[in-house]
Amino acid sequence: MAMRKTLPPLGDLEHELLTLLWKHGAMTAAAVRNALHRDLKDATIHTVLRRLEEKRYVNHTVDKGTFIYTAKETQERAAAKAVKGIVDKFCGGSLERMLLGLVEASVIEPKQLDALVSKVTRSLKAR
Amino acid sequence: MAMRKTLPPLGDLEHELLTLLWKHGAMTAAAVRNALHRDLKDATIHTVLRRLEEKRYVNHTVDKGTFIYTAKETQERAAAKAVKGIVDKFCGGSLERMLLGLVEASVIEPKQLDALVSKVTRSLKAR
DNA sequence: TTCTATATGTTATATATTGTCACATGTGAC
DNA sequence: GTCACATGTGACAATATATAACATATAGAA
Repeated sequence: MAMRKTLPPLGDLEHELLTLLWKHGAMTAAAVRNALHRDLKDATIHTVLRRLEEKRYVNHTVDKGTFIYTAKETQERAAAKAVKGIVDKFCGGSLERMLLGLVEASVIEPKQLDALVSKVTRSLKAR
Repeated sequence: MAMRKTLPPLGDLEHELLTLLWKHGAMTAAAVRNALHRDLKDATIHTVLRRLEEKRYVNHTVDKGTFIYTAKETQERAAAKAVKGIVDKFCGGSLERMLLGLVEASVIEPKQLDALVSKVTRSLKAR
């Protein structure tokens, strides 16, 4: 089964609301509005949530006429898909080249990378 | 010394021209036009190259009044910066979570990831 | 059932980005 | 100076995004 095609990019506000959903789990539109510092109109919240749903980042269920929104994927998986998009676009699909780039661009030290991967594989084995 | 802020996103045409520069190395605008299958006007090429320069993906030098464009960074480093942007945005800056996501989303198998990193660190040691 | 508070749907506006180019301007070689 | 070619600028349409006014649906109260 092939992986779904790359998720569309997000605007800043879209990303902000999605992050809230990741942090709090399922939320109503009202809860989203309250969780924001900024004072946005309900209509704005709804439009953005609807777009997030169109872009397939978010699902909703209905409870007594009120929508409850949920992020469809974990933040990590969404990140992974975004990274995959970059790797395909910039590195001809080669993860190796991307990792090399991470070290070359000093995003991470080789030693740290090594340690990180050990940790990741260990935590995966412990499933 | 802090890393420069994230590079701005690229449109499709912008990405196409930049990829040419990565593939061929330094090129004039005319060379870029010739390397394209599509038939774009000179003005289009120039506008896009200028925007790539504004976005700091590209540099130019002048030779007898003719601009010679060069990608400022390797493809791998540009990819790394883009990935870093994603990690900051989606994973709170944690590369670990991103790697975990790559495995969870089946972008790569744990075993492969391990092998990849060995390879990368080895090829880095051989500098 | 009717009313009302609240929720969602639709449509609109302003702004930014991108692809595209016509046209103006600069300049090296002769 | 003129020709051939290179670059600079401004414009336009298409799309994406943030934002919200206005319209409609509906769960419960009365």
